[in-house]
Amino acid sequence: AIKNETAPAAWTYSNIEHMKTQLKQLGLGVDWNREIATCKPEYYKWEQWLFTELFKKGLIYKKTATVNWDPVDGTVLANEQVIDGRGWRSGALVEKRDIPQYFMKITAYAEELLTDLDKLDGWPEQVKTMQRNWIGKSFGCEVEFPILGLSDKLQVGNLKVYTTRPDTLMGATYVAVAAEHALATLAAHNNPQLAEFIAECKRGSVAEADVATAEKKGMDTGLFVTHPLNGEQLPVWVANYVLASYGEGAVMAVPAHDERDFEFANKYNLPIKAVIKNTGTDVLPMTEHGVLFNSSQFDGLNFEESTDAISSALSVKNLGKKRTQFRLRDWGVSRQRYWGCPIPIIHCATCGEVPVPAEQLPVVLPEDVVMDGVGSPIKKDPSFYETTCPTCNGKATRETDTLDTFFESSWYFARYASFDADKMCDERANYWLPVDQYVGGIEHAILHLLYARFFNKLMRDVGLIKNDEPFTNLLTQGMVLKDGSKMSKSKGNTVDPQALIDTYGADTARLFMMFAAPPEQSLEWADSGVEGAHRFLKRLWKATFDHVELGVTTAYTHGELSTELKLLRRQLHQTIAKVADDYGRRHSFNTAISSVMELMNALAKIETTDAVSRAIRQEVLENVALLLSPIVPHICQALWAELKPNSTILDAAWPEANKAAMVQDEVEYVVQVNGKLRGNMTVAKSMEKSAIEALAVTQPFVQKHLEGVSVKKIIVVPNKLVNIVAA
RNA sequence: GCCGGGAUGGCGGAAUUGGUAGACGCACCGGACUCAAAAUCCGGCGGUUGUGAGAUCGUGGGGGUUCGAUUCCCCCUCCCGGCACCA
Repeated sequence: AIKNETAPAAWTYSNIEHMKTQLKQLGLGVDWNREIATCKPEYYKWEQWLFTELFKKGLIYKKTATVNWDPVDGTVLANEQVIDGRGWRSGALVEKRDIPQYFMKITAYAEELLTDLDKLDGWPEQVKTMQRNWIGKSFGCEVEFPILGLSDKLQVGNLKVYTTRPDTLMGATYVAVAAEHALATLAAHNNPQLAEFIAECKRGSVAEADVATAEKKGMDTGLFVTHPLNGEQLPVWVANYVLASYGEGAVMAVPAHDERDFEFANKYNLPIKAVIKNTGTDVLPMTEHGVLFNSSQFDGLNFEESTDAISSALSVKNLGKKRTQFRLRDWGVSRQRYWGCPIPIIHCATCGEVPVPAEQLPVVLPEDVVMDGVGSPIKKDPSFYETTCPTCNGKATRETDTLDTFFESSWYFARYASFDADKMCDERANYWLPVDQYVGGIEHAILHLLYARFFNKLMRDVGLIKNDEPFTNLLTQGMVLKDGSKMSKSKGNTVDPQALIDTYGADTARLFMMFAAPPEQSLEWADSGVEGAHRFLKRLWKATFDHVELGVTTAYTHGELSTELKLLRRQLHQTIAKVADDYGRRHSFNTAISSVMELMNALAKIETTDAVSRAIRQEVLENVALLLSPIVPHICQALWAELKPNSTILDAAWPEANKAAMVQDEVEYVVQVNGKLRGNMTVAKSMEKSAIEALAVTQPFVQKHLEGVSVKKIIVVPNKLVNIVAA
């Protein structure tokens, strides 16, 4: 909006109009009565209502979290907008700020989000795997290390870590904490050098990819902890590879059996103690499971046994226990940007955080604003944020943060189902939901699809809908790439289909796109090939009109057929069967189209115009129009009206393959010698396996390759292939 | 780094359950039609070799299982998506 010198609302509405025009020009069948815009108060009113309900239930809470602050633009930046530590527009060095923000307790649903994946038979396995890994349920132990030498007055308690490898506990040689950890803060109190190191860590990126690939750095805190089982004193380090947001923000380091600890220990000359061996390699770091040694009373135990024994030993000392842990974190939904749904909270000096009462919703975002590029307009607008407390009627201020846009996209499908309801959604949602077929880019495999599943469960639990999961079947489209990377609004490398529609018409544009690649595969966008799609439609058009010009006829039903016509009719019905399977089961539109092209190529070779030939031609053309109608509807309707005057293709039934027409009395066998193709033979369908073997061996092209060798074995794959093994 | 995918002719892709690699289309080459061009129609089109029939190699690289591997297993390379504030 800043770049285009317009208000975000005007910009958004004009984009919606542009996109709608294109969708209409492509001839898509959309019920525009149900159109919604998530930036309109009629829509976001309901998610504000849900927010207040969840807030009251304790499923939304506030805590401080770190954001990227651009001191020049006076705004918070998304991770994507920080490039090499600098703001993408201003180029200013980005600072970190800890500010209070609202979080959704998605972790309260972690177990259900995980187990319900098993119900989603209509989802691709890869998406379910990604979600399982993201939720990341792991089984391990929490282990406590008493801290040495700190005054009891500080009351920091023990240093707690979480580990999935309790079997390696006896090999722990140091512990490491994240820069954000309380113990790091404490140790830095009288240690300026450490304080500077911690500050440096905090300046770094918060993105996990950056943390994981950064050079490992650390600093000794000078503090020691006691190993809970062997009583050894272990040094406490601050390390940049420890994630503050996972587990306890602290790890026990076992360099002998962990890659990252190993690298770190080598760099800082920390001791490395091997305690696990298996039958494979003993080169360190050895990260596989094995049998314990160097572990006193636990020697000789395997992974499961040692996990039980060590967790028991910890329990006895009250210094640890078994625990399951999720990688999933709560979802931070506060955004400090203007363009979004206002968070419906009022801050009152007396009553604290008060959710806006339902009768006062929606909290409307003013659309008539000037974007000066510095900060959010509503944060500077007293007419927006000055209000009275709904509880005590005293002076109060509105929350000026807005919601993450994922909030909007997490439930729109439920609103489509009851688009004009005077609540978030009504009984009609239960009629329509779950969505039969959801289609979306693979880039949404985790975040959007997990949030939508989460929202579905939240809406179920406030009594709005009944289903447990929002989407029965999921088709994940591959990315459309341009110049090697994802085509997207934020990259600004999108291609407008308008030029194709203008030059060739909607049907050619549709056929070309559907023919280019299967939908689940990523595709580098290129226009080459659009000519071919256009040519095919012209050929189809001409074939139909050439046929109709000779007079109206009816499709073949019975009567004697020449071999040529019989073969064509068999191909027709095989094509009908294949297209139905490609559309319905495989979502493989490109192969459906190519099989119709093959059929049309075969039809073009038939030149006879007697009554039976014309009846077969009529049958082929009618069916081709029907099969292609979902992809090129306009042309197919026009052709249908020629083939069957006074009728419309929308009233016609979807074709069914005729089994009798597909019967074959002869089959072609591929004949191989030692797996190498040597020729083909045509065999009566009824021929016995032994006769097929005998016939194959006598073929001249087989005999040639059997000179000087003898047949060891013959493999017959029914209706396909014979392989003669000879040596 | 971790998680999930992918790699097949000059190009997009096909081969659905381990069974003819390259369907269909693009581009290109040759021919027909034309004064000429466009359009259209016909034919060719993975590499090497051979006059030819054919032979042989070939699905990112290396190994393995199998009568038979683009397909299954192990190792590796490169590319794409995601990594919690792009959505």
